[in-house]
Amino acid sequence: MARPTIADIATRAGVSKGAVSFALNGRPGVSDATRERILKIAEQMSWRPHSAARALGASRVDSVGMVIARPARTLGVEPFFAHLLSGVQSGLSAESISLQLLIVEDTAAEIEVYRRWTSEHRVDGVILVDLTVKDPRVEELKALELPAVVIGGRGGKGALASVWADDRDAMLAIVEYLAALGHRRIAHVAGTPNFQHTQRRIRAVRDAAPRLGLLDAPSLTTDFSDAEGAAITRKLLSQSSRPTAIVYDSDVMAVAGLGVAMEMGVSVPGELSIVAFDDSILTQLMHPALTALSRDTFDFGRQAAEVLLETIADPTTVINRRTPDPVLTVRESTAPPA
Amino acid sequence: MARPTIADIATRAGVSKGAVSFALNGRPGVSDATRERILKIAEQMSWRPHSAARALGASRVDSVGMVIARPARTLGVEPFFAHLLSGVQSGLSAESISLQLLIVEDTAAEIEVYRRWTSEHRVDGVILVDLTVKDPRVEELKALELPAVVIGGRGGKGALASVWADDRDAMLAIVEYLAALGHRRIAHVAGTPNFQHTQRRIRAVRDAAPRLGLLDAPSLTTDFSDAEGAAITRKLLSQSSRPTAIVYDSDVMAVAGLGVAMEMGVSVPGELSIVAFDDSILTQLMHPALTALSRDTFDFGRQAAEVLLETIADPTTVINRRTPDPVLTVRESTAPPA
DNA sequence: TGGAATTGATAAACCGGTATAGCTCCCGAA
DNA sequence: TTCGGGAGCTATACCGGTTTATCAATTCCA
Repeated sequence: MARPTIADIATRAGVSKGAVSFALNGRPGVSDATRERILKIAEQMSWRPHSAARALGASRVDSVGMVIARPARTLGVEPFFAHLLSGVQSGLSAESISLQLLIVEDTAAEIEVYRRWTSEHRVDGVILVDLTVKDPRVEELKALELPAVVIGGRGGKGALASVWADDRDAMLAIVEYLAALGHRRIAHVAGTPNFQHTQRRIRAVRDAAPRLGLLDAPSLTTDFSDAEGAAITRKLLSQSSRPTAIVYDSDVMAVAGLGVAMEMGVSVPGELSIVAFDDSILTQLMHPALTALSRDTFDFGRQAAEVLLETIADPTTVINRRTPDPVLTVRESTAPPA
Repeated sequence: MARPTIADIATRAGVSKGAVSFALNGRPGVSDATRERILKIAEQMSWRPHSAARALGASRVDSVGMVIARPARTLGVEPFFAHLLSGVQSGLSAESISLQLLIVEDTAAEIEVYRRWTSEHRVDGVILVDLTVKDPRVEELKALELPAVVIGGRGGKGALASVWADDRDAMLAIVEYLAALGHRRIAHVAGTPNFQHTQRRIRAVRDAAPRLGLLDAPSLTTDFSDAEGAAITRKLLSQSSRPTAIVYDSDVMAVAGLGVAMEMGVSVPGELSIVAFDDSILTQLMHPALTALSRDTFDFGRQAAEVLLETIADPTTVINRRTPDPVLTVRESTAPPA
């Protein structure tokens, strides 16, 4: 018999459907002997629950969603997402919950997806990335009453659950390291200004500057693309008093920046030190290999999955879990200034 | 009222549940006037079908799956998958079918996922990538009777539906281009030997060699990683009669190879020409920018989605759709030999 | 004009689970 | 001896759709 149902098992075991359901879900209502017998029969017939049937009855679908609103062009190179995804999956697979992934162009489309998912009951909860300051998604999700966890941004005022690392401390670590090497002119090529983590990193640089005696510490925002990263670098290196070190908010921009430096005949790390605020193979493929901030992105994703499952189980308590601080991996692209 | 059901609509319209179902699915059984009225009411109440309920009744879940069996480490840098995914989604979204994505470690795990998906009725079909020669997945999927489409490998003997590009012609184009530039010693750094496309590319090089008067045209297999790409390059460039051109099966390996050349003081393209068999931002970030084979990966994914939907609708006819041939984008990394 | 075919709709079964009311037995306490 | 109560199980409603059998009203055609 193909794809046995709970009714088939009931017949074989000589009990009712209800008893089988109790036994298979480990809840009281049947004796240990009967439970044992039912489980064995289910095993023999290699029974597996029909996800739709279960979803209909129990009104949960054992599936969570994740929408990434970035143009696919910039997405591919970011190892960040691949690691994050793997981590999320590993966190979910323990409970055999499945993941729906969607890549869309912008936040409006993303919100549309949440609406659709909710009305069609396709997911039990969602994972949010790239939180902006006054992010419209937060309100929307609360209105939809869809459990959610934010990755990489503190939920703030008890809004949504979150899993976050301290971007501020990380940025301070980088700047302090560069200052200790002797750098006094440090530039910061930041990401999209409305991302919360971008804001926090910019503030960290600004706050640290006077304490470390930096002469100049501008933060310049970009769209995270290699093109803008390159353009800003070109501008910075053309100034009369150019920076002796540049911190990039992503590995892709750092690589683009390195390219510009080479193009302009600025030696790295001799005349310019480069640090990437994110690690990946990319930074190691370069010559010189880039000094970068290493975060355990896989674990990040795993924890996000855990927190989401807890939030789905109990939507009233909002969890804000902090992950271990990232560490700076020093490679060949940083040295004392000339 | 939150989340109206088909019964609510029926009450409001003063008809039966069945009539509403007919109207909403555009099938005969109701008059045009009634249909109109029901549709308007459904619209007003912003009704959306409950996916689980529909799945249970119609025994299709409007969801397809895709499993990628590669270590996450190498995945992230490959823009290939991001584009492919976006394409697949765009092909599915037209029918508002959702996509389940899973990244696993190996093929055994992948097959396990297919079994689970089938027994739990979680997907209507799947998309396969990285087909190997005698791929165990093909047999398994046929046994499970799970509709599937293979990306990038001809299904062969009427096994599974497929969407493919001609890797042979593409490789020939590259080799002919290099030969025309005057190269006679061309090396090929290939991918995993058991992938079908790797085999086809290797054969293409071997077949073309005598015709183009190549002195030497070895194909060396790797695991697609930057590390092996670099190692092989190092070996090739250390030989007494080293190649004047190298073709890499992936952009990541090409970048790694370029790094090795620079490290060893071999100028590109002066002493060595480099071609990547896959295009992405990566190749453009480099200095010199890499000549690469550009494929419309997005469209590839879109077509795969289309073919899969057709296969699900009618599992008896096996579609083998050929996509447009890729084109060679010449950049700065290729030139006549010294 | 009468019987057959067609149209438009309804009621009810069904998909495969979960949840719950209720029934039977058995045990222990009053 | 009776009654309360819990353990163990059954029967059944239910989730929100789809599908089929059925039926009344109309149209068609001989």
